[in-house]
Amino acid sequence: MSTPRFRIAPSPTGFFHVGGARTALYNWALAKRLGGTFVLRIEDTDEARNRPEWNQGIVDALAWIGIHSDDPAFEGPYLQSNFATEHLAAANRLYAAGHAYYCDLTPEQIQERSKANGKPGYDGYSRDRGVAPGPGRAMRFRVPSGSTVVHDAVRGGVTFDNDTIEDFVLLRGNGSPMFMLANVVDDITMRISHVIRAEEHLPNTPKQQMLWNALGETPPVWAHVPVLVNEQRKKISKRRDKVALESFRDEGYLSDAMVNYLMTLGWAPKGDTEIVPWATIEQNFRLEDVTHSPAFFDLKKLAAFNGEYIRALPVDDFVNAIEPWLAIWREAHPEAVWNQDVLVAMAPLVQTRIVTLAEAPGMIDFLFLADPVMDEASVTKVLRSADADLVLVSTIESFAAGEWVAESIKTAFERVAEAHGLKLGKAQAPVRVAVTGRTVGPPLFESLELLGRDEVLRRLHVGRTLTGGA
RNA sequence: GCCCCCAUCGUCUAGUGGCCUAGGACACCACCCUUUCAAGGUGGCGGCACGGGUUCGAAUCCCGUUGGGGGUGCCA
Repeated sequence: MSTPRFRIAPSPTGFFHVGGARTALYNWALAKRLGGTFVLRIEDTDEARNRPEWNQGIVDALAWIGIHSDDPAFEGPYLQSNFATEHLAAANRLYAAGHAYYCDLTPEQIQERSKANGKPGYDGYSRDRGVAPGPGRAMRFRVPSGSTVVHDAVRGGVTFDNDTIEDFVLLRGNGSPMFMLANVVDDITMRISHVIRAEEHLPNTPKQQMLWNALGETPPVWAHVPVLVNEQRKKISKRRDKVALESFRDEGYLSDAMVNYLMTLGWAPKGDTEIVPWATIEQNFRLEDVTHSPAFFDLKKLAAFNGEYIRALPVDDFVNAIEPWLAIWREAHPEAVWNQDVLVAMAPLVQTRIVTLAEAPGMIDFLFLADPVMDEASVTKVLRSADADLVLVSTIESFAAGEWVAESIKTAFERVAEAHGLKLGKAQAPVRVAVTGRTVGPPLFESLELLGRDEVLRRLHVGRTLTGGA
């Protein structure tokens, strides 16, 4: 028995759909575990919608989720447009063998006939009219009578009555091949043994299986995995949902988190935890275990996975991981004075506080800016009061001398809080807002230490001007 | 309309006739911890769509109902 060959067949549309990513991962997991091959075939035959520069985007997107084109198991990318000769040859063989025929009806005429006889679709009008090939004439497949049973690895046997399947188009009037034909011919040409794809293709499968048979080939193992849906339980689509894999990458989702989450949509690892490394997934993923019903693509759960993965990162890795977003921030703030040591010191404190890497700059920007960005709501809430001013005054006094390390600063401030009859949590609010610009953020005293006594004092003075007290 | 698929907490799922008083995770709520916010800990809320069978026994098998979804292109 030869080694199994899997494939994904995306079309270049400018972005990589998360549903496609999950399908790719399913194929990849199996190809790797079974010692098989993963073929990437880009279906670029819809000339109107395809742009060649998008091909690289597909390769990059796959690489991001761990499917690298330099892996020995990876084959391709192939471009469907390069196989036009095969498509035509197969069509002609089908025609010569009597499995296909030409039809000279225009789409409008077909519609009229359909309306007239009350049945939707093409009625097989030209089946036995002996229409010769010619411009404007489409080649249609002669669907045999009987029924077609599709053996699906996740769903079992699915039976289709051939009477419900119309004689579908193989070649357009302009001679170009349709998806149904090209897809099958390419799978045959590439010796694909397993077709694992989204459930939306299930209705196409009997047609494709008939083509495999008519072409004298044994159909592959089919597997149709459930679609991904949104909150309204509709298939997620570019129009209404966030589906571009690239956008998640750019927002600071970790590849490992994304991959892990995607794999749990329609499948679950053994045991009580869903957070598992790829190696475990690769070892255990099986088509027979894939769920049969659509899965909600839950951004909240994805975020939870991402937070989980971010926290699991060694600090050094975390610092490296957020660097791209920090770089973007620095670019946008050329006036900021960057200090890598300060960042490294803060890193563990921000690591437990962000869910996407893109949030990192917003956590620590006050440490590098000449003045913190004052959040109006925070200022109004805690700074605009006489009490706040009193706390600030005492704090300035208290911070004027003494050892400048987080612990000592905290001890000093605790005395200030006590003097005002306030709990630490409440007392620190005005100080936090004056120094960081916000009511929430990383631990205060550590931040103060890093900022330095002089700068803290300066900001506290500035803060007083906002209380109305100074 | 027609064809096909599907049906366990709000969500993702475990469950393959007795181990189910249905397990975990996300979300939500409460409490603890606490320098804000997180993180972490503990606990809680919450489900086998419905109706018939089959069986000593059904979330698990069968039928029906209802409800969802997908497909119905000279798109892919």
